[in-house]
Amino acid sequence: MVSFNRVILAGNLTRDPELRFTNDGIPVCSFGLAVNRRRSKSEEVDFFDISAWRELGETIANYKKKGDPILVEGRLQFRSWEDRESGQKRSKVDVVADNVQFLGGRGDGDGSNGGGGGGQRSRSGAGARSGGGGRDDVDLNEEDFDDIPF
Amino acid sequence: MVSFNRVILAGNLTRDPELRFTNDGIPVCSFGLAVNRRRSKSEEVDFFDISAWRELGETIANYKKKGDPILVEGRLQFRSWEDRESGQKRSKVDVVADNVQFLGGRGDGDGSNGGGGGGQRSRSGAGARSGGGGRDDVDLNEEDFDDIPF
Amino acid sequence: MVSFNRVILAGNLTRDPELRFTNDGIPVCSFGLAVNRRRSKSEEVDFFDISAWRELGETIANYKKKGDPILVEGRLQFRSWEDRESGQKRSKVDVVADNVQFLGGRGDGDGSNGGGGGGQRSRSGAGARSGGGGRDDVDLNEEDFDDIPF
Amino acid sequence: MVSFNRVILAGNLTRDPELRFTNDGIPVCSFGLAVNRRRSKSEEVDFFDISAWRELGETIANYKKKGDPILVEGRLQFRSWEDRESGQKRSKVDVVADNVQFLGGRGDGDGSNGGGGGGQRSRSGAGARSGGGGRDDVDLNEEDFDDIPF
DNA sequence: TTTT
DNA sequence: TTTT
Repeated sequence: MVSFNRVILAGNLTRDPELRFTNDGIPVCSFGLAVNRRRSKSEEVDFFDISAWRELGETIANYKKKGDPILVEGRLQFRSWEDRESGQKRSKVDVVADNVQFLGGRGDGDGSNGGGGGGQRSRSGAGARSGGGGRDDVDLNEEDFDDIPF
Repeated sequence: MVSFNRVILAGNLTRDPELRFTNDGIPVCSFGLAVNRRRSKSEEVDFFDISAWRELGETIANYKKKGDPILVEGRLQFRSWEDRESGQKRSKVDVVADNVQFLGGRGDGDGSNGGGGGGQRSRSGAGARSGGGGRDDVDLNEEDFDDIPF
Repeated sequence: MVSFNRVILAGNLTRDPELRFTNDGIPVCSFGLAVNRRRSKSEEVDFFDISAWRELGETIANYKKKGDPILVEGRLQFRSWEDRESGQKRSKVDVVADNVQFLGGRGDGDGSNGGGGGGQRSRSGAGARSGGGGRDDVDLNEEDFDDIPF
Repeated sequence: MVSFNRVILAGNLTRDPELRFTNDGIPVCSFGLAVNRRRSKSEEVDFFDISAWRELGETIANYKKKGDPILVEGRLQFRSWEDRESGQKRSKVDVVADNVQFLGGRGDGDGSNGGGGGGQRSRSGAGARSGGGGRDDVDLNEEDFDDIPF
């Protein structure tokens, strides 16, 4: 069975990142990303929902805010559910980040991202480094947490 | 303004590709793509809607059918509208292909993809090669055709 | 500091994969990949050297052979050294795989890849799942093994 | 025949871009790109040679200089030749850009990239737009110009 | 629900 | 050193 799923986006946060935790205490960060189209005529922006887990999510929540430019590498995720009110089937495509690059931004020197400027965190990196007894080395997939509020 | 938007997916067609034409006669092909997750526990497949324009779309419509494996390179597209019945705002994320690779498939030799097997078409390639007077050298963007039925 | 490095290639193995081990027993698999150009006029093929570590490398070595089609996701790696004979500076760009998709191939049913056909292994996945006491959970980077023979 | 070839890199120019022209007057821009490794221990930077053709190349040559951050999307290219002195076979892997994003940089306000900051040019875009009689609508591939000095 |  |  052939399967491959890779997305790379760069744009600006449409809102401050929001950090939540699953029942098991796994951090998950959500934010919106606006990606401007080049050479577009009518609609000019694409809006996406991004989520980032664990250390990667925490780093984004700690350092990024509405308007900041960011590069996101991840995979497309499809989810479907039944609408409570109408009973209709609904679905949604969003992005699960597994690597992120903080882009330089406007050099507004507000201190929160001071000194070096950029920064980068990769989810797999986070996992790879956990040799201790933290929650990171539990063998979990995002799919275990479909009950989280999104 | 930083902006980047690139998606690469490989999976199988969930339905036969459908070829339609805009009012101006531009061909646009639509199909569904199922991408299996690796190492998933609960949900196991992601489903996406793909569209491909002009020559690229025609080639897919001519050679591919439900179940066929394909590699799609393109960009994520966001669209929003107001639901007629409920008046609610709705939105959707799908993929506009600009390059496609026909994957070898199951070697079932049904003739529709016989002889060579593979094949590949790129939308930009199609555009670049058009030196004649066909509709391909009109300077149009997909955005001009938001009125098409999808 | 902005940095991003992502490569995705699909083509055919130019030779049987070769599996070696570092002094510390880390497996590393090397193979050549031929990627045909589309719409080319003169030169028609690009040739690349790929390496894959640990479980991912072992899987490739176990299941793939010269001629097999494969999809490789990884990063570009630059290496430089001084040529022993001429004393000149030399360098090389190759690819370190961190995810691989076995493509269906020619359905020649030779048994070595029988039954299911495809298959997929990701290095990060391999690392993430290792909760035991194997060598996989040592915190190592490929950079530690620059002394390996390549 | 399965074939796919996509590279996405972000880093900084290692030298001012150099603009040359083929005998037929096609502009080609060359520059070096330094991409820092994350989490590396020994070697810390990967260096690549990039080339960009036509309008895309001209834009880079006009707006970018040594040190500037840039995002490059393109394809890997393999070239081989015989070394004149030693008679040995040599080869090289570099990147042909077909899309570029100017990253914000350090906001050093030197005027050459003033006002807006960013900018983006795509080679396929350039080709697609050429409806006139310029050299852009000649049907040429980079492969025609292997004689250029690189 | 939308960023520069 | 080169694959289909």
